[in-house]
Amino acid sequence: MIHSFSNLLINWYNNNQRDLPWRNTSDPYKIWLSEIILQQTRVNQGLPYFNKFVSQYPTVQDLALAPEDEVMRLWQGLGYYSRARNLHECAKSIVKEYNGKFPDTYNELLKLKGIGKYTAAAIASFAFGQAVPVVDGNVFRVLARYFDISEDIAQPKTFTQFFNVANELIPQNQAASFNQALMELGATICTPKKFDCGNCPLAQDCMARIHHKQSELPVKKKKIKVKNRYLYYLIWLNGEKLAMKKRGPKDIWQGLFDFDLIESKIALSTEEIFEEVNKHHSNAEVVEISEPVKHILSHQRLEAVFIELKSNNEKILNDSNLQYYTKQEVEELPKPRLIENYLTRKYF
DNA sequence: GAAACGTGGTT
DNA sequence: TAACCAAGTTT
Repeated sequence: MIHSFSNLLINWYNNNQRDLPWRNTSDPYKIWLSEIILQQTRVNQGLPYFNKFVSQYPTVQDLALAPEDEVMRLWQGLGYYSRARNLHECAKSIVKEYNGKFPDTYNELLKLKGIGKYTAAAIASFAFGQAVPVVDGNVFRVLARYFDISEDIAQPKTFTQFFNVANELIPQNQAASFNQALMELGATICTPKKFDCGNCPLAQDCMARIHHKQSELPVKKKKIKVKNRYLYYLIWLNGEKLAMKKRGPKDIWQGLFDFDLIESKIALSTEEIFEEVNKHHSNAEVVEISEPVKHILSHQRLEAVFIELKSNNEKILNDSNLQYYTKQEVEELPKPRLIENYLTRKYF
């Protein structure tokens, strides 16, 4: 039965896999790059970024030598920016401590920044043929349904259970195909909502299909709490130059550039915004206030208001947190999507 | 071990 | 349309 699971799956994969650029190589650098980009990210969203990175940095040495802001800028718009910082740090570590060659085992790969259990298994199996199972959202779903496993996949300890199940199934000599096949099935056939059991190679013995429980599996109990934040951006214009500020650690958009801002836990009226601005910058002259812009993220609902001000104010001009850039320079800065969208409409 | 981290697509 | 999900990792 287990034999049949893997054979049916791999056979299906051989005939139905999508043609993706990182599947046409055994270069661990490109495989690693694709895996980092694809963390929590759909293929269609990640594909253009993969091509940009390969084109800009053909080898891990090229990436390691790049300035961090350039790497962040290339990552701009993809989200989860710690991936970009870790990517860069990992590249430097590979060049410096591993003589430019990726380690070829699961346990060694795990030591690198930005590489966790999933990515280590992916690289070890895809690039080096090591028989370690990948466990990602797709694998959780396919296995939970096929074997009718109702453990809560939001619990970290459940990972081990699924890892062990996959480990029993993975063929020693076809680890790469097995891993990719399991994920491909989850991504294209055994999808969360509109699953396509009619075209599934594993439908025959799938417990969820037999008992009509596809919609109930996998079980995921954790609910994300959404926080509201109100951002009042102060846009200081000094002649043709624009003030930008690099965001610090321990918050959203770490290391990216946005405007000076006043943050509030509640929405402010126009009058309250004026008061708040005056409290912080008594000499400031408000030129224009934008309509609120809603920016929906997974954990936060952001409402941003853009306030243009005249900065004949010494304190502002000399504020060490703020740096003034020409519009040309601002274009080169890594910025969160929200700011990029605003600047594009307003200035570029 | 829970919470934080982005953005875009889907239902 | 609000909620869920996507080739997860870090703290």
